[in-house]
Amino acid sequence: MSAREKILKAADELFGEVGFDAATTREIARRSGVNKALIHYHFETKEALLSHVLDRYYGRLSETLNESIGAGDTVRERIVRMVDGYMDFLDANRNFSRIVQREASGGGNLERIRRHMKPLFEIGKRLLVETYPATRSGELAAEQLLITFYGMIVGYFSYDAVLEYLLQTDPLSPKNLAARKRHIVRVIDLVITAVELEAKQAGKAVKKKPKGRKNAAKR
Amino acid sequence: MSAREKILKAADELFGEVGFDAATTREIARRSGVNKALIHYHFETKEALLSHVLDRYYGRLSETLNESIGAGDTVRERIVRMVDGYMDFLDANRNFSRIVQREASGGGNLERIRRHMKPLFEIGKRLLVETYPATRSGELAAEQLLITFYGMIVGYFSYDAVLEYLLQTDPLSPKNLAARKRHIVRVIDLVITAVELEAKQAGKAVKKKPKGRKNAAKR
Amino acid sequence: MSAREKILKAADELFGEVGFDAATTREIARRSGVNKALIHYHFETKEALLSHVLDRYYGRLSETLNESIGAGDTVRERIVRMVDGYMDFLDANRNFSRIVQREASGGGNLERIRRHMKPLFEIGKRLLVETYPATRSGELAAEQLLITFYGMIVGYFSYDAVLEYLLQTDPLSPKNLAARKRHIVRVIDLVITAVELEAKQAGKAVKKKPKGRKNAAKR
Amino acid sequence: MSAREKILKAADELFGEVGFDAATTREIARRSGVNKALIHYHFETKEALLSHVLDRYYGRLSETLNESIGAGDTVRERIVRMVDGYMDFLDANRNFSRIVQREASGGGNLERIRRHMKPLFEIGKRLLVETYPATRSGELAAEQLLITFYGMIVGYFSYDAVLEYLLQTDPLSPKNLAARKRHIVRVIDLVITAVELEAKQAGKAVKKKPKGRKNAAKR
DNA sequence: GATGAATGAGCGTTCATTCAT
DNA sequence: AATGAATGAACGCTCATTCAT
Repeated sequence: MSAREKILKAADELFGEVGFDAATTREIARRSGVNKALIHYHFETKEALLSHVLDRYYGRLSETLNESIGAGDTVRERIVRMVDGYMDFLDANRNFSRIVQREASGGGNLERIRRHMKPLFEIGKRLLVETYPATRSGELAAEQLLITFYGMIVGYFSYDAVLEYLLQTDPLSPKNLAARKRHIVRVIDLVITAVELEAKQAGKAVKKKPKGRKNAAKR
Repeated sequence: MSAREKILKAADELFGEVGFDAATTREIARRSGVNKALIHYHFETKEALLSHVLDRYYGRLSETLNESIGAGDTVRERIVRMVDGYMDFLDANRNFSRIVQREASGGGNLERIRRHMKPLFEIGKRLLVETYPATRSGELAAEQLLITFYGMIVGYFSYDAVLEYLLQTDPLSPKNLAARKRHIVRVIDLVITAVELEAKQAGKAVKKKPKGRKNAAKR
Repeated sequence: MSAREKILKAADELFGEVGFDAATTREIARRSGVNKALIHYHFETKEALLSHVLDRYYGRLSETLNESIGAGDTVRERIVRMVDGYMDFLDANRNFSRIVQREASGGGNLERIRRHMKPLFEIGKRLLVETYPATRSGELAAEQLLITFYGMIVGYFSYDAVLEYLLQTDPLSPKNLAARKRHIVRVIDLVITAVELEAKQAGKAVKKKPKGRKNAAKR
Repeated sequence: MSAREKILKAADELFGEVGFDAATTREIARRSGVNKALIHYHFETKEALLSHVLDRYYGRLSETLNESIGAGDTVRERIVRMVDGYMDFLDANRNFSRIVQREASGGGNLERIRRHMKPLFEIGKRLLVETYPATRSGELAAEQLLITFYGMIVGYFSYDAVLEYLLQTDPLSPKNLAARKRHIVRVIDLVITAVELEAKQAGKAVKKKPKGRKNAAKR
């Protein structure tokens, strides 16, 4: 492995463990076994190093998700594949969600995260809206669904340290990860069923108002 | 306002804005208009200051949620009230979710967050399990549901800066917050409907509804 | 002596010895016997420390020169007193001319030096112009004279290290300083005589052209 | 232009602009368009690079001054030619006086400057002493005169940035340079007249003019 | 002759914290 | 309760220089 790659690897790990601010170039140098100055030779600043790490992650995530969305017969299956692919990616790159988790709250890399997320968000949105008319607006609007899906998936990884304590088991063990996947797919199925039902009712709507729905919305 | 309170307020804001590590005692002193050394007089260390901020938040959140869960006729209504109360709390204390977001990934305050979350998690879990037998395990197990609910709610606040860009509108505006609430409640309704349906199907299998459970949940 | 003053003294010396860029805060701390961080507590940056040193010097020089120019019966005497006062000042503050020497060539403190020199320059100029009409323009214009006087005086101090080698004696010994003073006063006398002569000839000029002068100008 | 020459040129410029200490090999490499390591291939150290620049300057200055001093009928004319040549040289090599200005105050190149200046100083001294007996000692001693001439000439160039502000015009414009030259020559004329007058008065005292001296000065 | 990679030393600066008052 | 002064440790970063190719 080249020194450059060793630096990237060490930085990725340290950023994930303690966060960007608490990570020091000295420790990155120590872990990667290179001279401290070499970090600044390969990456202008510590910020640039983080940017590099993030760009690499998002590049690979993008590939993964685009592959997932490409395959699959039905839309539901494609969505499930995306969930699957996303979770496998976060499983294989555990620092990623932690880094994003911290940087998304503000700071110099917020803009970078925004720009990386935008196309992924748009793809998901278009897929939902074009398939399920009921997600164009309302309680199950595509935007809301995507935020919910994202929260279900990413939250599980970025809160793993807390969950370990709450659940008294390793949330990232293969068994538990599989359970989480089944849960998420189940919730997504519930939602898809609901939006499909709405579509049907909207089709009949010339005859009948979707009365039951309205009551539910009232709480 | 006492110097002590001014320090807490400034620290809370700064921790929310830039995170614990990037926050400096100098800036906290500047914002609260007190001498830097006074911070250490009132709060032993910077860590202790964060602990104080967190404890205060969790104390108030606990109260809020306990009040929410207390009122309400049906369990569904009590859940909805909790969602409502939680979101209102995060809305009124916007630094809170950001601080937790960052600290939950690790660091010295992870333990603190774990301990604060545990009772809230247990209360929610008992409520679900005692009311809906189907949440005892399986795809819609109480733990999974709580993580999902938490992700739906908290993620929305802690990713507000990113969402602002993705949605091209302020996600924390009253209008958008109300829409988010409706979405979350709707998803919860879908889930409750599902677990109730499962219970009925299970009931048919053993011929009887688990009525006693419902009484137990009321406590 | 307060820590602040000890720092200023050490900084002054070191800046004079090796120049601003080669001077390190570590060495300043070492020489003044204070903690390195204390330098930044009392003086924001290393630059600010230099500015402080310079301001103090120019403040004292200003006083000195204003006192010198105030006393004295004739203008010639007042000029001589200024030369005297200036040289005594540079003798007593040997780092001063070296620091100015280096900073005047450019860098962040050029502006500061410019602003300090301006009023001194204007005072000298006014004194000359109002006393000797011949210095209003021409070969012995006040500006040229002041630059020459400045070069005669300050150059002697800032090149002392070189002069020591060229003259094979300490140029700043009391004896040599006195000799330099006599030389400078003598040259100034020659110049004053010349401008007084020009004034007289200009008075007669209605009758006769200053022919000899013109030849001299031709070289 | 060879890489070596490009490096020398860039170093010369940078040393003149920011001084030796603030100049970095990185910037020299950038400006000359060569690899940083190549600088150390051609010039052992950064110090050696400065030495090269200085040696080149002094070599050319020596030539210039020797040419100037060679031509001319009278000694006065030869002196004037030297002033002319010196100022033209400083005008054509503006970094030179700035570099010398900074290095003459101390540091590793002081010795080099001393050695370069020594012969020039001795030549000037001999010329004066052999021509004008009055410069052998006293208020108008040759050493004093040379320091004064040097200060008048070099100070004008090395303080150009300050003078620009004091005079509110570019001191190095052809017009202003010409004016400075006329001033300097005029002052030198005053001095020569004075030393000649002293010689005459001394001659009267011993009845005879020191004629043989003049021949000796021609060499 | 030329270069990308690498390094030890050291830079100015900032940190949370302590202390004397 | 409050503060100005002080400190040891560590920060990100840059330096001139070296080395292998």
